Amino acid sequence: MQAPDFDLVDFLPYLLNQAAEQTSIGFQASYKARYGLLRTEWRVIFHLGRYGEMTAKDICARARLHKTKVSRAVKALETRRYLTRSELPHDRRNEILRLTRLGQSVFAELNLSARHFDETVAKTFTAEENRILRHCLRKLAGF
Amino acid sequence: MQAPDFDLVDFLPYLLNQAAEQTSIGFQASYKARYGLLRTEWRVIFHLGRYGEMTAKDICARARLHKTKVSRAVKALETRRYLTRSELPHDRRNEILRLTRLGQSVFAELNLSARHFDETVAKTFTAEENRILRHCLRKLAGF
DNA sequence: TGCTATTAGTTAAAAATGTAACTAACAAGC
DNA sequence: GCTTGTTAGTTACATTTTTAACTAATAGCA
Repeated sequence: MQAPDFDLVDFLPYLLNQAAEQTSIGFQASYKARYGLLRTEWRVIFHLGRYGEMTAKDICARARLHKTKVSRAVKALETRRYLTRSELPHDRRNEILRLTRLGQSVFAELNLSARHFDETVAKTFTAEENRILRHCLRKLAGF
Repeated sequence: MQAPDFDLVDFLPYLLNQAAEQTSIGFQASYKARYGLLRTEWRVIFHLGRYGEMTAKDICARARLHKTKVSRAVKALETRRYLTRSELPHDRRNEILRLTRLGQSVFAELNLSARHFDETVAKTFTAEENRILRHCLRKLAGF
């Protein structure tokens, strides 16, 4: 018999992955069903809504997304009129992205439901657990 | 200005996702480069190696993978002769999967490096942090 | 100026994933 | 027996992701 006494449930990458997937299932369903948004699109909206206008490059760096993914998300969001692009006059390679009024309202709703979702999850843990959990996750995520 | 004072870094699904991704990057690279394995294939090997022979259905349930993903992973692993299938005589719909000698040796190596990886990560946290982190993650993952 | 290197972003082809329809084997009721 | 329903697994097609090649703009420097 193999006797490795190392259970998959104890393997941190696996555990993190399962926890991440299970946790986001409910929330993901909400923005997917409600707005037909992809995860990357959701993230772009969130970055622009929360942190203000920035370039695609900035979003790549902050959200750790590949530029092709962001490029496609931006295109889709522009088509839906959730954001606009405008060139920087002194460097026409850069495009400043900003949410439209419509995009902002979508963000506001998403933000609210994210907050609500987070609070609901947090309630299932003690204050101490919440503190340590988030501390560890930030460290693992490199934040 | 939008003033939602809800930082993305505080949003648990986002944080979990980033932590999961960052954490698995190094490990993932090792089995991908070394064996050319996909994540699902890795998981199938791990389940069979750690928990013994079972059907594809069992793997779906345990690893929370969709049956098409498992079906393709099994096919790929069979082609590489990491596992074999054998029909159950009384119900020919079921196929018992088991690792070959070769598959077992791959598992043994992966298991070892997973263990090593996990220990390295664990060392960056205190005993208490490790305990609580894993406790919370298990709860979130539904284990 | 003219040459090369770098940077922001897009596009195209290949690989992986998700969704749905499908086959084959079995089960239950009649 | 025969029908209907369910189950394990596969296949086909559409969507998404990844990887790599590409365009256009700028920077550095001889």
